[in-house]
Amino acid sequence: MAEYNPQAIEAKWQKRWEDARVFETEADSSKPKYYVLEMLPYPSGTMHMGHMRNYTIGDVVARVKRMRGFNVLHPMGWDAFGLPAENAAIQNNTHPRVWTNNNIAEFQRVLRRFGFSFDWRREISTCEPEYYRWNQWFFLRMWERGLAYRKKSRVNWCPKCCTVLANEQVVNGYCWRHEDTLVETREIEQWFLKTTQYAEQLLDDLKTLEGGWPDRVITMQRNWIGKSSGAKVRFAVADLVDGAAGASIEVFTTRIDTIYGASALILAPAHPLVTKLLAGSSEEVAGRAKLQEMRASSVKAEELETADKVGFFTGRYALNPFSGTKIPVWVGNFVLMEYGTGGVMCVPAHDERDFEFATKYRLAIPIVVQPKDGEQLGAEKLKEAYTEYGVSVNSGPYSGLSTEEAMARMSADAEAQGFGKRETVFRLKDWGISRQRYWGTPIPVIYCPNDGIVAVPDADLPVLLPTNPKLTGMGESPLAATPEFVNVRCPKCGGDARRETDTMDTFVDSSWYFYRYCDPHNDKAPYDKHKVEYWFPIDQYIGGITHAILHLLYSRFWCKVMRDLGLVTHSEPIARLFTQGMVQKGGVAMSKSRGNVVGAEDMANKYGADTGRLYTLFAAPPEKDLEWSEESIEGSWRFLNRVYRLVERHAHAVRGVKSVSADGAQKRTTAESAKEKQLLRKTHQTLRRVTLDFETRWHFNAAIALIMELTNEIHALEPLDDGVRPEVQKDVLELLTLMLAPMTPHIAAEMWEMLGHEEGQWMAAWPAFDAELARETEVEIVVQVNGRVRGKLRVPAGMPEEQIIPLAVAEPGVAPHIEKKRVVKHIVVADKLINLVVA
RNA sequence: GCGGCUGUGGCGAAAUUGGCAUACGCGGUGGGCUUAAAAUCCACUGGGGUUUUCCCCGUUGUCGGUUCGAGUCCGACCAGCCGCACCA
Repeated sequence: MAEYNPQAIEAKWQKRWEDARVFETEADSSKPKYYVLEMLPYPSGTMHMGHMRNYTIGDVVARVKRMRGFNVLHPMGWDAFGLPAENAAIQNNTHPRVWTNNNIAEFQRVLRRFGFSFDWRREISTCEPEYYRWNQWFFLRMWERGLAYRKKSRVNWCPKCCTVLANEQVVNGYCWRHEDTLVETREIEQWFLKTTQYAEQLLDDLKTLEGGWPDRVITMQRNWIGKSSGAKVRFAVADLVDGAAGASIEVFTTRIDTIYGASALILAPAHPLVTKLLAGSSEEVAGRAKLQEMRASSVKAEELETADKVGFFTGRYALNPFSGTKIPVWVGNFVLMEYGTGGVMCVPAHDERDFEFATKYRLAIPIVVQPKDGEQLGAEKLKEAYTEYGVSVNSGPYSGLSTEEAMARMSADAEAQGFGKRETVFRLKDWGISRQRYWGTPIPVIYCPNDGIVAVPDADLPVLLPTNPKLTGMGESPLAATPEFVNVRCPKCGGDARRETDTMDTFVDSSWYFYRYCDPHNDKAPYDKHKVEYWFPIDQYIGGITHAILHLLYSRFWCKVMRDLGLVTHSEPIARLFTQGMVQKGGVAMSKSRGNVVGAEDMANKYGADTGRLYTLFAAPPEKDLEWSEESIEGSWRFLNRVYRLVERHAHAVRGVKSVSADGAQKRTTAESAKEKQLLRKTHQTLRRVTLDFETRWHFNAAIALIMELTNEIHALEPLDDGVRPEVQKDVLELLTLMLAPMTPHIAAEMWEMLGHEEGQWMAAWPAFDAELARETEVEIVVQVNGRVRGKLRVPAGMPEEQIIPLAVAEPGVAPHIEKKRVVKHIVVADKLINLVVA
């Protein structure tokens, strides 16, 4: 008897699949399509079981769908541009391309060893000009439409990355790549994509994703976009002496109804008006000093959270446009320049922050909203702000109105009188994409002294990265130090000009890569529209929760831009999203720096890919974090050995026998002996539940447990030759093999062959379960008295209620609990349970 | 502070719809096979009792509610994890 030898089996079948081109697909409108995709990896470090879990889940889905008759697109590629490659290249004195391509080769080898059913012809690598030229092409289309623009702005700067970061890449004030490095702010001229233009759509369309995307991700995106509706109101500055007539301060508020309660205006320290207001005011000297102090103080996020509110009076007053009341203008550290207008009205009685500020600086706290019912607020007993809706008071002509009405009327009046307007403000900002580094897509523009910013003509794309940059990891973009790249003729006037030397954020690469898989070698366009129309949207996307905002928000934005460019007809690229849990060791995610990595290749060497795949599926449900255990994995290994031995034991006897149900034939096996009946019943019951777990519930761990149970049952019925005909043996073993095939494809293919099949297992369809064979003829009925189990009955299935009750009452365990009492009622769940209610 | 998720044996976990809680696996204990070990096979593995193909009790973070019946539904609380966080 040959032992289960995963290395030999896995190599054998991987070669067969490749030779037979089993996983290669083309658009084919005669078949239903299914696009399943795992997030593309960044080729760095070693592939560990965390990666493998992601691809295993996707591969199970791909294989099940294929067995179900779908035309399945399941591609793989590389997120190959990026800072770590550049840094590693500097460190190892090599070129980022060399470093990256070595990693890709390594990653690819490991992925192939796990037998994932990718169509490798569609492989893409984002650092290749064939790919990134289309980043440039998209950028130019956005530029033409004003969706890409350049401006000087305060940006996040990571001193370790030596580059600008997007807001999404700043985590609690720290760099997302360097958890110990505080992000600084700098004033830099850079390129932005107008994500804000799509803010409303990005928010609205989240509704269409409900059900298909995890609620968590939808909520996170909704919060990130952060819509609030309110009004902008202009306050005139009362006494600005420098003659700037009409000088005014604009604030944003969501509670215009409380404006009569404003006791100050508060500006952000960075507000441009602050210095103007201070000039010549009574508070000029003290104010300047405080402002300097405030602007210099730490931007560290956790300090900001706990920091006290501090502020100072500017010496100026503003006029409430509704009441004409004169109120002081302050500067406050808690007011954000980046949100709204950079200025707020301070309504202490009805806003917690304002209350805190006003209490500290002894500003007035006028009450202008009273609760609709219940205790009325009085000035002397106000201990905290009342932020609920209610009824306006002390609000001039608006007194007596409900909050809702007051808001509507007051914003309408403000609009009519020209000092305000209704406005919606978003937390989402435009996406800054300039990076001052080498290893990324060059931004395809040229700066000409005569013509200004000039787009590189499409015909000149791609703008290639120079091959021999001086990489220092410091200062401005390495491209700037490469004269043959920088110096260029202006496409318009032909004069001397300079190229843009920044490169694009790598999230640009991953914002549309899944479209390229549909047509990866097209050199005329990013892709053929017809192919994309066939495959899209992605039916199932699988990846980590870490990308809940960044990648998934940018991708949605990109899709909408593409739609408006007429390149796609849908508005959302991803119909269903699944976020799998992390693989951890010692309670933390695997990472090289922590040294707790379980290498995928080591795994394949020790146990084989199938055991690795099975274990990651079995140890926890896919959405939950999985704690890796070297002990538990032995169980998966033992199980595959058991199954292998089981099939081998019977292979000889069943080889020549004709297959029945596994080949999809109409005629079913029928049970003759009791043993056959029991075996087939268990098998089809298992098949029914496994099918459900695979198709809709994604309870792979539960499915495996069921298959293990079936295996145990078959084992317990040995010797099968005694009482089970070979055709029934064959049927059962085939179904067992097919159920395992999506998860452990190599051993399944091998067993399929052992069972006498010439054609590969991948030709087989997912088997249908037979309800008749699965049906129980005899059932166990639980007898409860007042909800507590007091006995059990074995009766034929489908026995009517009136026959069961006498049996139940007569049960020895039941009798003592009902005697001397009256059975008030009985609840019967057919074939399952009977509950006698006594009083 | 706001929002979300999670809480079940020694451990990972299971339980369509409210219907036998702890399936499946790991670990552990005992046994068969072996000169021995590994592998493998068998039995047991919530507590207690016992006449051991038998009986009783407890139990899904805590407290309460709905229900004939709650791990599952509702309310409050506790703990842990994640996200957002002075967003006006």
